[in-house]
Amino acid sequence: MRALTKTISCRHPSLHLFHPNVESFVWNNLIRFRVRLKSKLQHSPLSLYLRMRSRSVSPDLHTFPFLLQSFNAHSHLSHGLQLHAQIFLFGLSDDPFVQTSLINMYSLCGSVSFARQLFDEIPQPDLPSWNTIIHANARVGMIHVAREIFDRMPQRNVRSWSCMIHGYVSCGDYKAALSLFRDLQVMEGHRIRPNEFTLTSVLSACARLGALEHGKWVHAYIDKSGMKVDVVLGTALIDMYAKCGNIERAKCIFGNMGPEGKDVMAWSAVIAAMALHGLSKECLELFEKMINDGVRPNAVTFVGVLCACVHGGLVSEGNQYFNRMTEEYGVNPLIQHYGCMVDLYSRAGRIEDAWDIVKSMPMEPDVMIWGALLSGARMHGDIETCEISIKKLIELDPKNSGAYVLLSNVYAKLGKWKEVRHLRDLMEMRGVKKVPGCSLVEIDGILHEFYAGGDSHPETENIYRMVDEIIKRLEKHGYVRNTNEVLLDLDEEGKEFALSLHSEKLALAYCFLRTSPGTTIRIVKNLRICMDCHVVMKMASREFNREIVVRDCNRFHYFKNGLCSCKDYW
DNA sequence: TTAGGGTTAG
Repeated sequence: MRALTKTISCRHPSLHLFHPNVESFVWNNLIRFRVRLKSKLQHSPLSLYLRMRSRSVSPDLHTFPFLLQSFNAHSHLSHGLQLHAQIFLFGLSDDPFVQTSLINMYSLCGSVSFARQLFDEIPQPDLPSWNTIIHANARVGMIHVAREIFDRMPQRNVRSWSCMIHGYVSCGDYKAALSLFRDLQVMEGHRIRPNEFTLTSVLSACARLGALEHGKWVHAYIDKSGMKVDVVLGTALIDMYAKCGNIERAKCIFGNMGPEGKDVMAWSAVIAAMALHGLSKECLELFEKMINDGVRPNAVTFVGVLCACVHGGLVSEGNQYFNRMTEEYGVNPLIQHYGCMVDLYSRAGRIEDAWDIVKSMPMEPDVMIWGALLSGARMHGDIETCEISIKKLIELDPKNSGAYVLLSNVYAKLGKWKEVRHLRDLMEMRGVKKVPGCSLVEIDGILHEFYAGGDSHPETENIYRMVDEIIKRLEKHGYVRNTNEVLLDLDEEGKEFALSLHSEKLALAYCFLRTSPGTTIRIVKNLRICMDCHVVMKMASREFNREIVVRDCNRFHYFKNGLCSCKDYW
């Protein structure tokens, strides 16, 4: 290296003045290419830096922004700290590029406090530093801190907005993400245009909320602005349409992506979409097509595939895919895959096989595993398995409301109201809060939320009147309330009343009040739809001649002409 | 030379 630079400087005397920079330039680029390469086979970026130092080449302003990119895991923190000391030593700590790289390094190494300390010490941080510290807080769930920083930024660019919107999405506050997107358009519409990064996060929020109208608007915006739909944006569109109930559109987007543009995530998204919609056979066909196209499946792909088998009741196929996953594709089963298998067997009544899966797992079964086993055991009347699962559930997480609800379900089904009451007291004593049932509908671009038994909606009175009307009309056609799943210790009349307050019934009533005849009704529910609401949706679809689409926490239900796409298997 | 986006059991 030294010989090379000497030769250069001899042949080009003008370069002689820059002699030290030529050497560091070469080393910087070696480090940069090594960071980009991400290969473990050659010298690490850090070892290249050490070699650079051992040859007495001084690092410059360009060295650390490259080098620091390679420190991106918690285990790298101590090396990162040592490099920070080097930065001081060489007097480079006032450079904005170096500062941003350091903030980012601390954030990726898991130390938000160091990142914040450093940021606070910068007299006038530049935009990348502001954006990096927002991202650092958002990625660890400190979304309020991120927002506080965002609000006091002297100026923002499209990355600042995208970063904050993405922060809301990643912490699960999807409504705040959409609200901030609206602010972007109102406050900065004339100056800042959302780009593919912004819209990917917005689509993700729409998907989670089931906000089809919002999602369609974003899609139209993408088309209108001539934005290129790359594989990431395409995958977000597939996911949005699928989670908002329009599987045909999701398939269409996927079909238009072109074979070279489909990576494993795009394939996994469309496979998960099929599973969510109960299109099990089509899902498995897609998986085979993916293999034929030469795309290697990953763990997420197999979650989708196994999920399709669960929803379709395809026990032997599920078993085959579970085996192929490891044997053919070298994917080690994660707890999610075991969860699918337990669910697959227990739903089908093969409780012994489900137990075999639980016993064979290399990791400790979690709440989901016991929940799936309990759910199947309950369905098929295996009381002993129910009891074991329940004990495990409470033992694992005494504050998990889901466990108590499942336990209440069992006791309620057995008519053990005393135990249900005891459980309720226990929940109160331990400060366990039951997740309230919540349904969401979108009418004319506005999201309406309904909580079980709630009265927060301005049209509550009309809604409850409409629920009564629906029930009365269905009763004329033989509808009888199914009170088996009501968890409260009430008399029959009380239980019937509790059922009529379920959030999806309130949402349905509101849609009948506020949408035109013939319009498809779309409801997104946070919990699993209960047996009674499922019957009501089926009958209402026929009686009122409406297609009703309900996304519950498991899958989609398409109610049409008195039937459901899940064939009552959910 | 510094900052950003997509798929995942119930």
